[in-house]
Order: sequence, then C-alpha cells, then structure tokens
Amino acid sequence: MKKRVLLAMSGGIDSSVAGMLLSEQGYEIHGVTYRTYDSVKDSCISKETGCCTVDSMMEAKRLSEKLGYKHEILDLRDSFKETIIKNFVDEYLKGRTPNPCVVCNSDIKWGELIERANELNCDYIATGHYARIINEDGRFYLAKGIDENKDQTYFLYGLSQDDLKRTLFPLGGLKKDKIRKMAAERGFVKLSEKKESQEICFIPDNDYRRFLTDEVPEQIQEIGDGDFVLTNGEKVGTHKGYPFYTIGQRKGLGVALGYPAYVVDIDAGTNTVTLGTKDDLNGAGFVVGNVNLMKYDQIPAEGLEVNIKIRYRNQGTMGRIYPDGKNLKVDLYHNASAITPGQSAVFYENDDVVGGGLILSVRH
RNA sequence: GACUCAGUAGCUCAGUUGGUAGAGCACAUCCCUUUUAAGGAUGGGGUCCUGGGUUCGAGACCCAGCUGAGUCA
Repeated sequence: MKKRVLLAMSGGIDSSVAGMLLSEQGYEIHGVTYRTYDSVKDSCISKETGCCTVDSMMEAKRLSEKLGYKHEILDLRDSFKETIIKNFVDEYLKGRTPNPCVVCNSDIKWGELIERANELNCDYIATGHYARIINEDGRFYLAKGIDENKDQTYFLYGLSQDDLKRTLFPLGGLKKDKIRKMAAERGFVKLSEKKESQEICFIPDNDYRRFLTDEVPEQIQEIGDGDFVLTNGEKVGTHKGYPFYTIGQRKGLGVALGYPAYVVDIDAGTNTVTLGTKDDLNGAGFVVGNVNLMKYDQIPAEGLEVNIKIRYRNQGTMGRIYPDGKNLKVDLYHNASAITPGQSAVFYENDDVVGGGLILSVRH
C-alpha cells in the first residue's frame, strides 16, 4: 500500500517540486495550504507574496488539481493570531527583535500538520524546505541542505524529535537551480521562473513598522518619540519610538554623524535608542533561552565547539556552548556583529544542527 | 559700542592664485533575502545669506546690510 504524505504547499516552486518528487517516488499526496492571516492588502498586491497569502492559496489549489492531489486549506488564523502575531508584537514592545518564522514552524505549522496528518492517516508530512533529516541511533536531527545558499535549517531548529520523525524534506539533497530545471522539465515553466518569496507572511508590504502601528496604535502612540543618544550619553536626535528600531540597523535613522551610525542598544524602559559605530556592535558572547537540542540530548559541562549562526544567511562564527541551567551560554572565538536579543542563534557541527535558541542577553 | 571670524546640498564641512561647485553622513530606488538587519549597486538634490559693485566672467575680490560665534571696552 502506498505511503501517504501530507504536503505543505505554498504555491511556490519549492513545495510544488517537492510534491512532484514525492509523487514520483511512489507516495500518495494530500496537499494542504495554511491560511494564517488575511491582510487587507493582499488583493491589491500583484507581486509574488509570502508563504500564506490568498493568492498563493489559490495557486496551491490550482497546482494540486493539475498534479492530481487532494488539497485542502488549513485555517490557522486563530492560533496564528493568538501566538505568532501576539508574540511578534510583544517582542517589539519589549525592545527585542522577533523572528516569527522560527516560532511559527515549531509552534504552529508542525503541530497542526502532524495533527492533520493523523486525522488523514498520513504517514508523513513534507515541506519544500532546504534541509535534510538524519536519523542516527534513533535520534533525529537536521543537517543543512546541500544547497548551502538556500539552507533553511536556521528556521527549523525548533522542531522536536517527534516532528522530525514524521517529516520528509524532498529538496534537502538538491540545489535550487536543479529545482527550477525540474519544474521546467515537467512543464511548469511559469512556476520555474517564479521569484523567491521573502516577506513575513502576515506583512505583505514588508513594512513591520506599519504593521505595528496598525496592530497596536494606542501603545505605539503612548510610547511616542524618544532620544537617540551616543554611547557617551550625548543626545543626537529624536526617534519615532523604540519598537521601530533593531540592533544593527543603519538605514532610516535620519541621523547624520559624518560616519555610518548603527543602533547598538535599545532601552524600552526609557524609550532610548543608542547609536554607535560598527565596532560598537561587536559582541563576544551571549545567552540563549528556549533551547531546543537536536543532534545530542544534552551539552556536556565542559562545553562543545560549534559554528554559531546569529542570523539567517550568515556564515557563522566558531565558538563554544555551555549548559547554563535551562539556557546555554555561548562564547564566541571571534566577535560577531549585531547580536540581537529576540533573534535566534543556531549551532552547527559541520552541516549538522546541534540545536538553537533565542538570544536573551549579549556580552560585549 | 568697536574689532575678529563665520554664513556653500537635509547635517558637518572642502572649495587651490576669480571661469557657473565637491566629500562624508543622511535620503530614495534597485539587488540580495521565507525574520529584523547588515551588505552591494545606482540616483535625487545646492537662490554658494541678501543687495550693490569690479571683471569678458565671482562661491571666491570690494562696499553695505542681515544672522551666528567669539574677543575687547
């Protein structure tokens, strides 16, 4: 009997090709597309949009019909709003910089997918992510996708053993240009030429500042303007409220100091944003919370040498991680620039994901 | 009140012995990118404080005024 797979489809090229591959490998496919958020702006945006918009839902449905899959739309709007959007807004109001995609994957998507898979008697769930799953002595962990450039393990480090056990990533061993070629060969020329999606799915205009203003206008109003200061405390300008800034930001400050100025600190308590030079952004270490371990079930007390990515599409820096209660303490061998509370740090041994967590505090 | 210095792009300033202006930062657009950033490329911008004068020609020289900073009474 054919194995059944619940495939998360975005309507984009990656998840579509993933489906074609699985189908060719003999799986029976049931397509599903999430509905996470209805943005008023969806209908008037013609460019390629995010992973969960109305346009892409229709696209996914159309593709499923063409490929002969069953397809359904999974309405996650409520839980998405209650967890992801709430967390997103709260984090900014705390002066931190959230990464909703990370939280969404581990807290929403996989949970809902597996639940639905159970209901539909699917053996696996699958997505078009560029990542590989390795099973070693009964323990599952992620490894970077073969296409180093497209690797998406950074967004997936929060997946649990149970999640990984049930997941297939058909694209993990392939490169993007190959994926495009495969789509074209199978007659999906238009699909093969699609642009990458990029923005947060609930912010199609890619302007999180506008989103915050729309979402919690009274709080933004109450926070109001604040001071831009230098590291020595000198006031050099006025900003529009600390939630509109993030560590490492340079553009949009509107402050001319004669040298490039970056946001080096955000103080939600006093509504103060500190500016400094690129050097001022250097950090020597940090602590992460909300830790999820993958390759090992614990980190030895004497520490573990890993490659550390403090943001997506960053080659990472070498360092050591140590257990610190429920958290992990991270010592970098070389300074990293703009370590940002709220962002995720992911730890690697070569291509293998050791684990990751949310950056809580930074040590300069 | 007298004297000195300053007044050039949004900001800080450079403009050689007079030939219709530049740099850094800022800003905009694009590229990159399933977070936020960073980074790369391109680009928009100036009554050269005002009014006279000298000159073929003045941001630059002369005179007057306005504004700002400072020094001396």
